[in-house]
Amino acid sequence: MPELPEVEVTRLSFADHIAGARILAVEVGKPLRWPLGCEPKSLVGRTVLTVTRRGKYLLLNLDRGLLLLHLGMSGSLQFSDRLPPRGVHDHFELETSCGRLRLRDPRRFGAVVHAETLEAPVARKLLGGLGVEPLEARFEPLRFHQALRGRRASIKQVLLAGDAVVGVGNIYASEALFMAGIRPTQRADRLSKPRVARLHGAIVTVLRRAVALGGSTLRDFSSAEGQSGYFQLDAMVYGREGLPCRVCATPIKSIRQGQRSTFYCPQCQKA
DNA sequence: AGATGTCCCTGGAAGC
DNA sequence: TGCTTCCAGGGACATC
Repeated sequence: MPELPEVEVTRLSFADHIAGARILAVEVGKPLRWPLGCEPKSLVGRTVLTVTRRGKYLLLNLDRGLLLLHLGMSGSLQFSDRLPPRGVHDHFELETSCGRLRLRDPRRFGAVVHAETLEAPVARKLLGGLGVEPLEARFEPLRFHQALRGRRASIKQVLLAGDAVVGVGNIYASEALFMAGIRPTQRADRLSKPRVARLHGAIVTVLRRAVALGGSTLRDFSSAEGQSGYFQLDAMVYGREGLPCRVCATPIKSIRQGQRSTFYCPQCQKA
């Protein structure tokens, strides 16, 4: 279940290696979430210039057009010049002059989508509504507070919606709210500026820490099945229902918000 | 326009 | 042991 840190670490694991590579062949397995949007063969001969990221999307910027990759919740990428034969869960593969890029995604929530430019309708549809990048300078407490104005939904759900800030998934949302001492059910527009500032700091800290952890295990990461979990993230609340809070020992609570599980400490996150 | 619910998919865990 | 059921998740889409 890759969130922003996992996607970023994935990007770092192969971006430099694939830059400048020529696409020699394209292989597709079962359909993913959305159609590729072009004839696979039409990608042959193009060159991968750079790999960038927007939210949880990876962008393979080609000399003509681009590929938008999303890992869904069970997707992982491998890039190597020697990969074993494709398995049943390997649904997209680029053979390039520098190695093979393979997307494995058992649950097929992921996607590979071709767009001619960032302004193409399909790219605008997927990327257009995304909020600010949390690890860039434009993510800033006051602006974050403004983005929450008029949002009557719970802060947890607004975080997940991805239009105020991108990349915070279900796990890191719970973790960041715990770090900020904010109850996940609190209405987003009821949070004071200082509390939004705390949340802002918590989001940045949680995501940066996860990227650093992932970066430190990069060697394992690129060769593994991608199932190494959240970089052995030491969760403070996520998945710890009933277990004692690591700060105050109060049992962690689990609730559901918008069909998603949320974890929090009723003592450390009072409002 | 914002909020909420539904759906896609399948491996693994839990229940019988 | 072998079946069925439930759950996890991101995000587009439909509906209110």
